[in-house]
This record gives sequence, structure tokens and C-alpha cells, in this order.
Amino acid sequence: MNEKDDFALQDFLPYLLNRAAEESSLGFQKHYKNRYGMLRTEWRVLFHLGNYGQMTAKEIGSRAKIHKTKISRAVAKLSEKRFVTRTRDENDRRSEHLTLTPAGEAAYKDLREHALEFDTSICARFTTGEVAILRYMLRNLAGIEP
Amino acid sequence: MNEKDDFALQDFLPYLLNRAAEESSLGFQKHYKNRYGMLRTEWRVLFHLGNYGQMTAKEIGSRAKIHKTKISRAVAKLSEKRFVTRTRDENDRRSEHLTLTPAGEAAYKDLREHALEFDTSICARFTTGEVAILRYMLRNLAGIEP
DNA sequence: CCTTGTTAGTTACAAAAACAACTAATATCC
DNA sequence: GGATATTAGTTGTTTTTGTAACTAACAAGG
Repeated sequence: MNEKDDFALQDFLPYLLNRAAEESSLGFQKHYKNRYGMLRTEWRVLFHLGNYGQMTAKEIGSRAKIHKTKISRAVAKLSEKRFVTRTRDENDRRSEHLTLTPAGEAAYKDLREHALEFDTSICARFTTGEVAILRYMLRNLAGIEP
Repeated sequence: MNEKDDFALQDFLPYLLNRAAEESSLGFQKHYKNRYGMLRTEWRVLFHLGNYGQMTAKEIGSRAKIHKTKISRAVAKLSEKRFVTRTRDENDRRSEHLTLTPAGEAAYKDLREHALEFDTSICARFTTGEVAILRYMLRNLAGIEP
């Protein structure tokens, strides 16, 4: 039906990347969804705060490349759940500093444990060298500095 | 603020995969979105039909792991745009065979051109060996047979 | 045949994302 | 100082997705 061509859909990188990302997200989702009723943006925010410490919504947004409306709503949810506290910056009263509460810290540590396990189980299918190359390439593609 | 730990968010594969996928999607999106007003699922369906020839919605769904409701809506849109025609299977009148119209074929070829270019530009940042490893790993992660 | 079960695809409704418009605080420049 | 522009974050509205329930056609066992 179709003349021969050097294009194959299953080799197209954006397609492959999306399929792989969807698949891996699905595997990890159940941890934060079932156990804490979180959305993807919520755990990303939680992880950023847990991983890097106190931050403003703005900083999380620019680091994780998440739109500010998504952050705003995620922070509202996390605040409802008493996982983060918001304190106004006294020098610039527009922005507020987000910090994990002890409960938020506990959730973060629990999820981090599962994340680490999940990550390890993925890597187990490949050699150490392959995984290193994958990470390096994905960071490059994602626009994250090494 | 946070005790040392061997977990770093920017190394977590589901996170990296999603970031890389989003970034690369964004780059390609403008072609099918601006030029043809398509959604992601629509171009995927179009590409499947262009790449593999006539298929049913079911087949596309299982190949691309897209839920049937998304396929259904994408096919409806593509049909409105006169990019695909639907013909009932006479032996099993539940399913219908989807085929690209000449207009659909033209759109596919045009987008395929851009896809190829885009893919090439991505690969240019890496060595041939790295790209081969990346594709192999992503196919594995996505659950696509080599 | 005729009940029961399965499958292809659609539709309806709820959840989430995208986008635009908004408020309130600060910065700039005259 | 005061008009104007920017910035941090929020809210409202529209699209898009996810999920469940549905229709219509077929299949199988009795």
C-alpha cells in the first residue's frame, strides 16, 4: 500500500519518548495516587521541595518547567493536605516560600523510597553503561544541565 | 535542609522521560497543530495509517496503546477533515476499515517530511551509537518489540 | 433459535489541563 | 512622586482527557 521509505513510526524519537514516558509514569503513578491521592504535578512539587528544600512557586515552575497555574493549584492541594506551609516573603510580599510540614516530609520520604525502588527495577534491565548514556541523553533532551 | 541521600530528582527515570518527552513533543507539535489543526492522537492515527496502511480503530489502538475512546474521537475529527474514509467490514459489521484519502495521504507525507527532519536534528547532538542505544532502550521501556 | 457473553466502537459525564484574564505587589523611568 | 510596566500568584473559562455506561453486531452453548 505504501511505497518503501526510510521513515518508521516506531523509530521516531518524540513518539518513542512519549510511549516510554507514559509507560513508566503509569508504573509509578499508583504510589502517589493510591496512597496519597496526589496528581502528577503535586508529587513533582512535593519532590522538588523535599529534594531541594524551601522554594517559591516561581522557582519550582522554572526548575521543573511547569506552568504557574498548575503549580498554584498543586500547592493549594498540598496545603489542604497539610503537606506544605506557605509563608510570605517580607521583602517581596508577592511571593511566598513553600516548606514541607513534618507530614509532607514523611510522605516525601515514603515516596522517595518507592521511586528509588522503581527506578532500580527499571535499570535492572540494562547495563550500567547503557543507563548512564540514557540519563545523559534524556537530560540533554529535556534541557537540564548535566 | 535535607540530609544527604542517593536520590536525585533529576536522575529519576520517569521524571526524566516525561521531561524529555514533553520537550520533544513541543518541538514537533507546531507542525501538525498549526498547519493542520490536529491533536496529538490525531497525528498518531494519521501516521499509523500512513505508515502501515489500512487498519481498523482496534488495531491502531493496540499497536499504539491508545484507548479506544481517544481513537474514536480522533478518527471522527480526521474524517471531518476528509483525511480518512471509513468502510464497514462486510464480514464483521462492527468494525470498520480506515483508509487515508488523497488529502490525508498528502498531509501524512508532508508531516512525515517534517518528522524526519526533526528527528535528524535531534540525533545530530549525539553519536550514532548513542542514538542506537537510546532507541533500543526506549523501545524496551515502551514495551515495543525490537 | 435463544439466552448469555464478548467485542468494536460511540456517547455521556467527571476530572484535569491549557489558556486568558485578573489582583496585588513591586520596579522603572520621567 | 506618579504614571506605566513587570512580576508572583490566583481565578475563570474552554479544551482535552479519563472513566463508565451504552449500542450494535457477533459468538457459543444449550
